Amino acid sequence: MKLSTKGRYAITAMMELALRHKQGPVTLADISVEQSISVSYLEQLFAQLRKHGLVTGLRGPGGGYCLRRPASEISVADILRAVDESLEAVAHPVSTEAAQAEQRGESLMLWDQLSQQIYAYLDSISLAQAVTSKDGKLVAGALQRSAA
Amino acid sequence: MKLSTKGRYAITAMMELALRHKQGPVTLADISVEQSISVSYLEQLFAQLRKHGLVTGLRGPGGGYCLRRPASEISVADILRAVDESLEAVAHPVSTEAAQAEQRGESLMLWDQLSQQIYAYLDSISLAQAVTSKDGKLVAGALQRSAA
DNA sequence: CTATTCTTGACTAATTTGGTCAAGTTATAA
DNA sequence: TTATAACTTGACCAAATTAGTCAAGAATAG
Repeated sequence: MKLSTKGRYAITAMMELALRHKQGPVTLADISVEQSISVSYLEQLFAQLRKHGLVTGLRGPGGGYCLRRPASEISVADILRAVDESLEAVAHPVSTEAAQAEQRGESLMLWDQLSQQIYAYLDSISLAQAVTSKDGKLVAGALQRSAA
Repeated sequence: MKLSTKGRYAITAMMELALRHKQGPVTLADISVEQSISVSYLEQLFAQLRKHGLVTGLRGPGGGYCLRRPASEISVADILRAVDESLEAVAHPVSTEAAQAEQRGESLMLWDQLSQQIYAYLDSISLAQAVTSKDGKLVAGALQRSAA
């Protein structure tokens, strides 16, 4: 469990995609301007998002990125998992779940408990929800821009 | 909003305190062994936790750290705020909240929305809850150790 | 009462990790 | 074939983490 600036950037970028999906592919240059991050860094993030099947990339002029699934079917936790992936790739060849539980200090089980709670919560928030404010409207500035 | 390994260490360390508070002060050396972090780093963390009034230090033999408030009155978010404090200290002399909202790209407002949600959730989880599993018992290994 | 040991408290420096960016490469539409 | 924008790789910089030193308070042994 981890929620750093990297995760934040990924989430806000995905929010941007969710808001603009009507107007076709969104270019990284646009997001770069919007969030004042470098395109290079966005490329790194989207490489991982693409690898995890959250977005699709369209090359060439008029290209950009789109959500692969509808925004209501992508959770905030999905995005974090895609971007943070630190342990998935690393091979855990032999050790079983139980063996790991033994090895790791029991104090870490405390964290796992809590971590699971938080992740469950973040899994309950969809990208569609995140983009929508409490009273059901899109957030102010973003709405204006997407309607322009 | 930020939840990195630093925050995790602080939280698990506080959990340890919550579990052992019956046996009096907990020494940093103990926690260091338990979680395999350096004592030096723990000292840094606890310096901040103490500054924010979450723990009290008792010197001398038999000394250590205790929770200042009962575990049920300390939220997980409290701990994160204490340890992460990056912006509190930095002076925001003139700019009002509204002015900041103008300046920051509107896409960041999306994040703030979500960030508030997450923090609200973490504020709803007390240290006491975090240490207790769903069926109301203390977590396995930790319970055994605290009873030994 | 003095010495010794345990532990916080306040530093500083070294190291490792992760975040950030720059430049070059390939695919695709016009 | 030319411009656009996704891909790929490598390097740099800042923050997290470890390591270590020194002082001072507090209980205990002698």
